[in-house]
Amino acid sequence: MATPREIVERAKKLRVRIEDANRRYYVLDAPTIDDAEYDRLFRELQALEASHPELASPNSPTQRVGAAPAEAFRTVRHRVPMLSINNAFADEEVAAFDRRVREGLGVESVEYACEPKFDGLAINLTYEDGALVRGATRGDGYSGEDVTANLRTVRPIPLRLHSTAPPRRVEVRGEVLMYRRDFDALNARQRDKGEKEFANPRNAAAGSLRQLDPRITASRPLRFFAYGLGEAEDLRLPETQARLLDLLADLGLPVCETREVAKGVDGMLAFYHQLAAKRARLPYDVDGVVYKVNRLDRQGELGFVARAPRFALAHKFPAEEATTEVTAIEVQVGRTGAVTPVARLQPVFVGGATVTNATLHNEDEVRRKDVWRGDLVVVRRAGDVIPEIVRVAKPGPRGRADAFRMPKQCPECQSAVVRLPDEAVARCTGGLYCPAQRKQALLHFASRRAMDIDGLGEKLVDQLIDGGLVRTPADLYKLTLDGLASLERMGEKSAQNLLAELERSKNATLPRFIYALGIRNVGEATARDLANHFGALEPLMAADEEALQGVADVGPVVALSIRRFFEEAHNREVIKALRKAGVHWDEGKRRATTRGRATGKSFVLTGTLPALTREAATELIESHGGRVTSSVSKKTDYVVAGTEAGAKLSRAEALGVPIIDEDGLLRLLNG
DNA sequence: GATCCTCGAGTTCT
DNA sequence: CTCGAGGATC
Repeated sequence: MATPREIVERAKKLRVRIEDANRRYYVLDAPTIDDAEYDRLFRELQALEASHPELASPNSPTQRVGAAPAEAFRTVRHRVPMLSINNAFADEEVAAFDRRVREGLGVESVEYACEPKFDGLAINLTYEDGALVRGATRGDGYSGEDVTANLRTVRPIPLRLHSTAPPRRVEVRGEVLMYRRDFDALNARQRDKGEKEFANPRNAAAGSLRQLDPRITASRPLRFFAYGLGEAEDLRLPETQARLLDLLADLGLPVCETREVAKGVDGMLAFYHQLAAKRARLPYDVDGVVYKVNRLDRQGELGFVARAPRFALAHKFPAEEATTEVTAIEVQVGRTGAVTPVARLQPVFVGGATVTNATLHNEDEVRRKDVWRGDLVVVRRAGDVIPEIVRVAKPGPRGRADAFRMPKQCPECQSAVVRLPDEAVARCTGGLYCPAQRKQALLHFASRRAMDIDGLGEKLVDQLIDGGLVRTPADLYKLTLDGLASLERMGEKSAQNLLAELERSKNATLPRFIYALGIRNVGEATARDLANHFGALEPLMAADEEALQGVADVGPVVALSIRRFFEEAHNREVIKALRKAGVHWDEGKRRATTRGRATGKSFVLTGTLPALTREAATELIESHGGRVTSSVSKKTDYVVAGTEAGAKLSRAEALGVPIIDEDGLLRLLNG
């Protein structure tokens, strides 16, 4: 019979051996014991802990099979924010980065640490006295979700740092991802079980980490690579990024060995092209490379712009392309009657999603790209989102019926389709007689930036219009519980929710209401200008073209659209009916043109701000007299950048537009 | 008349 | 996000 002390010792020894085996497998890539031996040790420890509950510890490797499910994830704040890195696509942008760095440091040449940019999920691991105490997702960069229980099941993540004198506290930044072969095997298992397959390794990793039941996470083959530090209390930092990665590896954290220190632009680009060539042979997905100024003291010297480090750059690979067949070229009718050709595609997996449609914009675009039905085409997701046909890879048989011809009649209402000279788009002339246009008009009316009626989606609008329950936006407010409940897929609960949303939407604002009307050429910005200028609906409706052109950014074309809209008796009736139904807003109060600190300044927002939503930030800026616009130009006074800032940030840098973060904005406005 | 800056509109998938 | 086009500016 073993003494208690011997049992404690044995458990300790087993834990060390098991974690050591993990480390050798995942970190050093040099397994020392086989699977059977590993299993034997593991089961012995499990048995020991089961018969001696006092031995249990959250940092025992046996916990890697997962604890009991949680109700929800807590939100945790990162002690040091997890920054996003500016993106570059072209070689010139890399050269510009190097130039800025050299100028910032006042040196001739700079060394950069180059690493792959993993296509996974960034996480933050907190170790205290060497023990893993917390793991969180990146979230918005300032706070994320506490997924500690799940991360404990990820075997490459050490539960204890491999060090005899671990730092008091350290935050380790890295990426959780799934190897492609593990992903394939997982999907095969999901298929066998009749469960949903994942679109790509990234989604699979994300889905696995967001399981409320850690036992499910434990069954998923997740990997981890460390690449940086957050807070580091009482840890002697090395001099360079490269040495920092060595240090992480010494601490028992897996570090990707595909890395290099390169000199200048040529060195960075060489690494980039090398990795691009190896990309398909890597076991995991990468979406580019990351360059960081190698010397940590120089990193500190360069500092940050709007929470994006000036010392790092992500150089992305070009969007992935795939080849597929055009099965048909159909047309869609939009809100303004625009008849848009759309290519229906043989579903193809590209850039992390299955693509089945791609817009061809207009007739000229179809000619320019010379796309016919039956052609094989190259497809990519522009900006990794919107599918786009790049070019024809191989023409199909191209029979006479395979050419695209703009229909002479609207497919929805048979009205004539007309293309005005000098215009790129062809339009259905059916106006609101056309059901497609009526549906789009209704969707626009209900959209978030207009009347914000949640729950009025495409399917429902189809039913309402096709069933003749609704013809104009005003009819929406006549809907009854019984009328709604008669529709498909609409229970009493959903019907009640929709009615409540409609009721709520009656409390509108003048700019939203004007925008919701869907006047041609009047978008959000113009609606706001009109509301501010006229202060109320009546004078706007009564205004002639000359008066309308007195509004900033309204010229002859927009003025004509507005006058024509309000001249239409039908439109006036709808407006009357809407007001009668109870739709209302504050009138007579032109926005007090406060001569705030931002008067005359134009701002562009990009990325996610820590505290303010986009709407709140816009409102705040406008209340101080500033303007918020959507694209960056030389005339932009400030770009306000948050995390995940995109192309607008790079453009601002290229144009030399001042970049500020949320704090900077608040300081500017409040003086 | 040319050029630049903005805005509007259409679009895809999870 | 991207294209097209309206409006302002020089």
